[in-house]
Amino acid sequence: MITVRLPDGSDRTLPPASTAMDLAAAIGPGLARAALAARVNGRLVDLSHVLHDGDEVALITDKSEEGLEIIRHSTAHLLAMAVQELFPKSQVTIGPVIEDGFYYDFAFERPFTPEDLQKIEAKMKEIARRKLDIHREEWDRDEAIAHFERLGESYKAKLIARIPEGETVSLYRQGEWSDLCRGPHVPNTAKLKHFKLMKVAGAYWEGKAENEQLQRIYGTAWASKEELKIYLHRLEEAEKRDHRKLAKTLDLFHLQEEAPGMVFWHPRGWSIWQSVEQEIRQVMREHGYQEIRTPQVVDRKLWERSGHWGKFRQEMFTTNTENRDYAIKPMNCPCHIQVFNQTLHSYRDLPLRLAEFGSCHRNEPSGTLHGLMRLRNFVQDDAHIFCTGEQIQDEVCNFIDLTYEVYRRFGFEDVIIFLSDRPDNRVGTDEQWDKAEAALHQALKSKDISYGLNPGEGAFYGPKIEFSLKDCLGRVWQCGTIQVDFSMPGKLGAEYVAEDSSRQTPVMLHRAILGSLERFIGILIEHYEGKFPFWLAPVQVVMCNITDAQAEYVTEITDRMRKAGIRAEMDLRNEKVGYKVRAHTLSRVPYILVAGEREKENGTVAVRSRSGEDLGTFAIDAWIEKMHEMMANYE
RNA sequence: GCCCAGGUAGCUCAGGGGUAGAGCACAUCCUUGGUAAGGAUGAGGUCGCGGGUUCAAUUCCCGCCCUGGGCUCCA
Repeated sequence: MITVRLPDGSDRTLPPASTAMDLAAAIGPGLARAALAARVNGRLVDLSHVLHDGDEVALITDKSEEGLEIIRHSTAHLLAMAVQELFPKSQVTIGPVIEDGFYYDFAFERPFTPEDLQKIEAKMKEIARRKLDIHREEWDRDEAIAHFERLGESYKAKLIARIPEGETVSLYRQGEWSDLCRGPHVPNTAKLKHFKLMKVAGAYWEGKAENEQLQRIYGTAWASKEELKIYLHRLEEAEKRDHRKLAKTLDLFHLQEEAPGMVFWHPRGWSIWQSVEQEIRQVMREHGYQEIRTPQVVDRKLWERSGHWGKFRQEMFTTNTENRDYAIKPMNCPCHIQVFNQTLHSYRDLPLRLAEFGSCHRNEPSGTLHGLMRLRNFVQDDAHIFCTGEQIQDEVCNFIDLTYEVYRRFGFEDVIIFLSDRPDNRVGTDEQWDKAEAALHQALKSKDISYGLNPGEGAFYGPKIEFSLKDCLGRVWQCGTIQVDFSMPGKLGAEYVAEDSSRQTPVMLHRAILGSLERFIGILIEHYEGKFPFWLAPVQVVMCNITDAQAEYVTEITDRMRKAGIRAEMDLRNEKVGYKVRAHTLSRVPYILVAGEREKENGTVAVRSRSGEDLGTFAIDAWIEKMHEMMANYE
């Protein structure tokens, strides 16, 4: 007999050669039905795994995250089997689990169509109903390669060829079909019930653009019908928050094909922009930055010196006049150094912080453009801090405080932070990198901030910290960044006079809080679903009359609100008040004021909130004061 | 840039080899109505752009542009 230990600390005795499935059955028939896999001594295994004396065993069901991942992984296999039954000429490659689902990449002579997807999904359901047992088989590596080559599965054979010689590899077989896989998998295809294929897309073999393109099929899979339904509903809800959709209904901005990747801002969208920009301008002022403005179009000579012409020529828009080549600036830093260089600086001037709402153009590949999130023309809340190596840490600390303060004010608490350190290709000495990386780590640690590490992902000129926010679909967008730069100040001749009157090259910190104002506004739109807080709302209040008799009164009060700095509009249309209330509620105006004869007589307004709440009647001065309070408190 | 799917009225969308339709929005008139749609009438379109096939193309074919979903990229 053998004894195994369960997660609750209890021991259970089983006959020799018992499997994880036997253990589940011994505990109870319900668990035997629910079990999908097991964790033995910390390692995930199939239910067919043979247990040994002293093993620590936990059974995995669809109630756990691991169980769900196994379901998704097995569903990916089910997808591959279905595709190969329908399209025998297709070849399998890889099929990993991703957030909320899985995908599988196939090589096939033609792309899959949406109709194929329907057929494939139906075939998957059919195979699941066959209740095929899923078996693990151990193969000799070389035999496995030969096996897949015989089957014409050259990609699989290549994958196995990467596994060191002499090792055994595992295959999972369900019915006639098998696939190379580490496992574990669910014991039977009948366990796979709640899935849906989502979309087809092209994807490169090994993720490299120079390799051939495969057909990727994305799917989602869940433990229950209910969870699948909730997921699909969540996607629908997310679609409603999509900033591109809201931009149309709320009349914020538009894009059109004559200016791909560049935004036409409408009055309401531009109002949000102004609020955001003024807020950042104020914060910059408070934190010792000086705002500047530099040219859009700059001679190629400067870009040659900065290195951009050599490295990023493809992404720069260029123009030519009178035999001179120019580039529209893709970034602001070379120009900022020009401003720095106009005076001879003392070490006493450092740190010197130059800020600009800098409009940048980058000729991004057409396929990457995406609403406000990825544009060819965008404005950065950019700044460059010229400082000494010793000042880096303090500056980074201050910047982190500043960033959090700004994000919180705009309503974001959930910030994702990564530190990227030295890449293989880099400038600067190891000593410089050691110091700079240490300064960044220290700064984050001193703020007690948890962060991830992207090893080797730093820029060639220095390490960086990146701050990201999530959009409504869970896509992560980098907003803030602070990057150390050992390279550009030297390249462009920035200098200061040190205490010992020697000439020194300053370190430059590139930094942005919002990143691109466009992208940040896109995230704001989705975050609030267009229901902006009062201080950001493009139209803060709309005042409606009930009959023509109050038109003059409404005009007068609206005028007073505007003079008091409120973004107020009025609606004197010949419509019933219910109609007007509905219209302005749908356009997300925070407060709707109604004036009938009663209000006109008393010099008051009846206030209704966007959420439909009746806030009662206010004397007009009291209401204006309340609005001022809300503005001051960023409500 | 690559793969797939789209592009019809201001918006959301239907249609389909014989020069187009709905709802909302808009305009005019009636109505002056107290918190999520009062009524009537009307105006609106080179069906993304350019070629081809055809007696005839918005519809079929080819190319291009843009948008969307992915891939790659993102200094």
